[in-house]
Amino acid sequence: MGKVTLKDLAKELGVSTTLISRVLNAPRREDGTPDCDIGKDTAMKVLELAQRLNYKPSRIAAGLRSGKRYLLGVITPDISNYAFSEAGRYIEELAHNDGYSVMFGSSAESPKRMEELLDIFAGHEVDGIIVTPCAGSEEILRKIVRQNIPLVLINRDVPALDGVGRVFLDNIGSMRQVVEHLVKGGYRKIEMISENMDVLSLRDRENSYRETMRSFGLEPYIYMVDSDTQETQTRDAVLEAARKGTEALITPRIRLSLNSLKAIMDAGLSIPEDMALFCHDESPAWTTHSPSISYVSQCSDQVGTEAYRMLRRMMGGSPGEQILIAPKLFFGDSTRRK
Amino acid sequence: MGKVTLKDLAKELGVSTTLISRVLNAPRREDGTPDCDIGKDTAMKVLELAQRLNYKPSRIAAGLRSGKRYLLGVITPDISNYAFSEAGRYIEELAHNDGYSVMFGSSAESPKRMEELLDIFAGHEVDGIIVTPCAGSEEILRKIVRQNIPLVLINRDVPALDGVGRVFLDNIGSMRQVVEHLVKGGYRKIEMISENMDVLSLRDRENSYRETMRSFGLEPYIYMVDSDTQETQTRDAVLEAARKGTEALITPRIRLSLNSLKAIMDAGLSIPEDMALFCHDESPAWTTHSPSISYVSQCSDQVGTEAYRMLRRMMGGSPGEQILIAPKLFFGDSTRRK
DNA sequence: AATGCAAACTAAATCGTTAAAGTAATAGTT
DNA sequence: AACTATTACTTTAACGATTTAGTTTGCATT
Repeated sequence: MGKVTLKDLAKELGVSTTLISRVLNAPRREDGTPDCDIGKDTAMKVLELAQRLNYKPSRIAAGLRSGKRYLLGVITPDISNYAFSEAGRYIEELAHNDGYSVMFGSSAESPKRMEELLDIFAGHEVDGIIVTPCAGSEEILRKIVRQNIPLVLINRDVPALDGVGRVFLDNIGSMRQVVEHLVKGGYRKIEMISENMDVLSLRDRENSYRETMRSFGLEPYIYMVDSDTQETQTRDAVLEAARKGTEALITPRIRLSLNSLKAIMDAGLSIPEDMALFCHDESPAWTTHSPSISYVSQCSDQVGTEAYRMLRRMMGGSPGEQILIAPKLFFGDSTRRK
Repeated sequence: MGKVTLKDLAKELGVSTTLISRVLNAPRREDGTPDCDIGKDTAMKVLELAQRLNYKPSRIAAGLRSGKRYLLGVITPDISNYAFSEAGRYIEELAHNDGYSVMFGSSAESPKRMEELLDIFAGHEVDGIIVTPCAGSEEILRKIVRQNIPLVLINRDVPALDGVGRVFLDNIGSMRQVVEHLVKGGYRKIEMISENMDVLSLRDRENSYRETMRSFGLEPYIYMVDSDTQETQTRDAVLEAARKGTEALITPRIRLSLNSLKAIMDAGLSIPEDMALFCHDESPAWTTHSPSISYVSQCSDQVGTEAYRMLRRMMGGSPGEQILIAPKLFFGDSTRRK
C-alpha cells in the first residue's frame, strides 16, 4: 500500500498524468468545476477519484519541478520563550492560511547552530526566512542574503546587514517611557540589571535607560550579570541594590525578571514598598501576580504579523524595510506611585 | 547567481555528478578523507570546490530520489502554550542533532485545521509525526496511520487508535497525589474548576479527582466552564466557591489556573488562608509568585524527549508503545498546611 | 471539400539528486 | 601470457510532479 501517485490515477482513468495534474491544480469556477481546458466530465471524474484514493500530491516532487516550495523557516533563540513562541504562532497561522508551511529551529544563542539551521533551510530551499539573530551571526546571515533568500530580522538588529527586512519593538522609546513612569511616580534611585550578551536590543534598552535617567538629572546604574551564572549573580545584585537603598529596579529580559522577582521575594522585600519592579518583557503571569507586575509587552503578535507580511512582500520582489512597533506598557502595582 | 548544483561542480572538475554525490555523502575516515571508492586526490578536490562554491545539496531533490526526507512534523493546539513549546523545543533539539528538521503547526483545537496540517505534512512526506490530538480528530489521525506514517500521540490520548505511539503524563496518578496532599494538609471542602472540552486528559484528571475524593469519604464538586466564555464563568465559579466556603480549588489547565488566580486576587481573597489553589499545569512564573503556587509539572522535557525517541524507534520499524511519565509535583505555599 | 480554429487531450523533457549497473585501466596471481 | 581482482570512475534510469510543445478530433466557415 504505497503512496498514491499521479501515475496511479492516470492509469486508473486511462488518461495522461498531465491531464490529472492540470485538473488538480486548476482554479475552481463558481460551480466547482476546474477552470482549465479539460472536459467537465473527465475533470469531475479526476476530482472524484483523487478524493476516493486519498491522493495527496508529493510537495517534494512538485516543488522540485516548479521551483515553488511553499515553505518558510523561522529561527529563534528558544521557541519555549513566550515572546518567540507567540510570534511563531502568528507567523505559522498566517502562513498556513496562505498555503505555506513553517519549519522552526532554535539557535540556543549559538551561531554554529544557527548556521546549521540556515544551511538546512537553504537546502530545503525555503521561500523565506524569519530570524531573531544571535550574537556573532552576522556573516552567517549575510550568506543567506547572498543566496537571494528573503530574510526578515525580528526582535534584534544586525545593523551592518543590507537587503533584509526588519521588524523590531521600539526598545529606545519603550525604555524611555519606563523610566519616565518611574520618575513621575516619585522614584529617584532607579537601577537596572542587565546581561552580558552581545545583542543590540539589550544595548538599546540599556542606553535608553542611561540617557533618560541623565535627562532627568539622575545617575544611572546597571548591574551586569553573565548569562550562565545568572541566577546567583542576580540574587547578589538584588541584595546589593537593597543595601544601597535602590527604590526601583528595571529588568530587560524575561529570565532576569523572573530571577530578580524570586530574589526580591526570597529576601523578604515587599514590592513596591521596599523595591519597585518594572519588567521589560512579557509573561502571561504578570497580570495575575500579586502585586501585578508592570511590564513592557513585546507585542509578539504584531511582530509576528508584520514580519510575515514583510517577508511575503519581499518574496514578491519588494526590498526589505524596517518597521518599528510602538511599545505597549502595562502599569501594574509593582511600580505604584510612591 | 542561481543555486550551485551538482552539475556545476561536475562540469567544473570534468567528472560525473555521481562521483560528486558519492564523495559528498561518504562517511569521513579518521584522516578526514571520504570513505568511498573515489581516489583521494579527486575526492579532496571535490570537497574543496564544494566548500569554495558554497554548495548546498537540494534536500528536495535528494529526498525525492532517495526516499529519505529527514523531516518530522509536530502539531500542538498552540505552540505559544508553554507546555507545548517546551516539548517542541526538546523535540527540535534532538531531531536537529540527528539531522532531522521539524515542521510545526498549531491546530488551535480545530480538527479541520489539524486535517489540513496533516495533509500538508503527508504531502511533504515527513518521516514521522508527533501530535497532541484535539477533540474530534480521531478519523483524521487514523488516515495518517493508514498511510504508514509513524505517529506518536503526546499529552492527550485517543484510545481507539491502533498502531500509534503514546507518551502521556500519568494524569490519574498526579491528580490523586494532588488530592491526597490537600487532604493531608487538612483541607476538606476541595473543589475543581474544569472545562467543557472533549479531551481525555481532562476527563482523566476530573475522574481521578472524583475517585480520590470519594476514597477519602469526601464529596467531589466540579464547576464546568465553556472554553469561549471561560474568563467570566471562572470568575463566577470562584465567587460561588467562596460563598460556599470552599477551602481549596484545583484547576486542571493553565488558562483556567491563570483566570482562577486572577479571580481570587480580584475578589480580595488571600491564598491559602481563604482559599488554597493547586494548579495541574505549569508556568515559569508559579515559583516566583507570592505565595508560590503548588502545581503539577507537565514534564514537557521528558514528554518531548520520550516522544522523539519513540518516534525514531517507530521509524525504524518498531511498533508503537505507551509511556506514562511519572508526574512531578511542586508543593508551594498556595496549599500550605492548615 | 478544403481550411481554420477551438477544445480536449498526450508525449516528452525537466527539476537536482541518488542508486544500480556497467566499464576501463591497473595491479596481482599462477 | 592469460586470468582475476581491485580501483576509480561513468552511464543510465529512476523519484513524482510540472511544463512546453505538440496532436487529434470535431465543428463551423468559405
